[in-house]
Amino acid sequence: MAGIQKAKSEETQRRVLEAAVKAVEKGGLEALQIRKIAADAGYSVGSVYKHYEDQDALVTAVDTVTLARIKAAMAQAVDGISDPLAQLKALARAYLAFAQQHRNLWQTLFALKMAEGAPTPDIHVQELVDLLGFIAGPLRQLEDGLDEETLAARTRTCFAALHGLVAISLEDRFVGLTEDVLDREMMFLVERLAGR
Amino acid sequence: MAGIQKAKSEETQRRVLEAAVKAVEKGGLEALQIRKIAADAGYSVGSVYKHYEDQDALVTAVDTVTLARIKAAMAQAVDGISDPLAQLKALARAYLAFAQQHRNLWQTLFALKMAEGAPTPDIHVQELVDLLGFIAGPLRQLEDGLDEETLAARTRTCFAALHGLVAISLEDRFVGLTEDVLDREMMFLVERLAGR
DNA sequence: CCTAAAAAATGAACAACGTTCACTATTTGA
DNA sequence: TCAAATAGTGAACGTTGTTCATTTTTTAGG
Repeated sequence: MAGIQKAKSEETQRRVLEAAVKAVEKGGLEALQIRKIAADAGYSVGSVYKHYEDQDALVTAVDTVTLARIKAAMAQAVDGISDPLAQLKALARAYLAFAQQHRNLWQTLFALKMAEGAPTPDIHVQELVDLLGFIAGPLRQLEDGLDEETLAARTRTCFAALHGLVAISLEDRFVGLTEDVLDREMMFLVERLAGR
Repeated sequence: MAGIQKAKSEETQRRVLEAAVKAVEKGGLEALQIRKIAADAGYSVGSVYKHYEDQDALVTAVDTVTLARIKAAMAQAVDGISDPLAQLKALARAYLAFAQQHRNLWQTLFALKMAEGAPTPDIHVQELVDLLGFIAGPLRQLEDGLDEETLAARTRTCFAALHGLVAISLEDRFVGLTEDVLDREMMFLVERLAGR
């Protein structure tokens, strides 16, 4: 046998990340404590630092998992739908549903706790580009004649508007809306943005 | 003399809050450290706890200041403007400008670090209602025939969409837009939401 | 198989943080 | 003048993230 070290290393990294994701899912960003995660994963604190430089690196890893899950949810949402407006509506509903069902993961992703000078990891940038791609597709069909640069900005605007609606909906500070009313407002937003 | 205690108490509370606001302005939420604030204000740590129950209470107090400043900026933005669409555009520009110029205060306000079960302070709720009022006014003129309940939901939707645009704009993760393009996108959003 | 180097894993120790509380200093009202 | 009430202090505690000397396990060559 000659791969035990690699196997051990990978398993440790995987189990630590698993414990971190579960911790965030259950208790939010505050629950991502090195000691607790090390214990849950079955290792000592030192082992965690062998695979993740610091706490922020672990948060980033959890965020990567979250982004992948959102991407999967988006892909599933548009699957089998051809009408562009219907695609946008499905994407909006899927985004809201993910945020509601994985509230802690979603909030941690947008918690912005990263150190000021820390650059966004390439994998995150790529995932975000992919996410925007889901929106850019139907938007290109709806608003033809738009140059690519404007389309990119418009795509970002649409995502941002939807993101804001979801973010405010998850806050307790604002008056809560019925699920029906929220869905109606979200559809209104999508239709207006789509120019319909 | 018979009011020294009250004066001292008020001055301490005021100076601690001042130090807290300045700390957040300079270094964000992470900079709101009790020891540092106590030292900056010229008191001991114990005195801080005489006026603010814990760190969260201080954050809440800072957020209250932030909300008041946003409210003032909004009021100034619509001052002298009668056209409803122009009012909405001015409000949007003012909201973005505030977030850009007081980035740390704004991000702290929406950091959502509050304890799960902690209720939103009444003063915050009132300020948020006032903020939404700025939007509800012109919206009522633009979309007449809307019942009050729908108008309230619509107002929240418009604010949320704008809020999302501003939030995404302040993130480094997303591709940055030129100030020109960003303003164009924001105006596009407002016009579409206003039904124009 | 044996053994020395490399890698994985440990957990005590450190620094920094929020928070508490016994204590001192000041102010109040009579 | 003095005792109660209030303002203010800072050492001490528990809990964090992080480091690193040490031990345990794995690898590869003779």
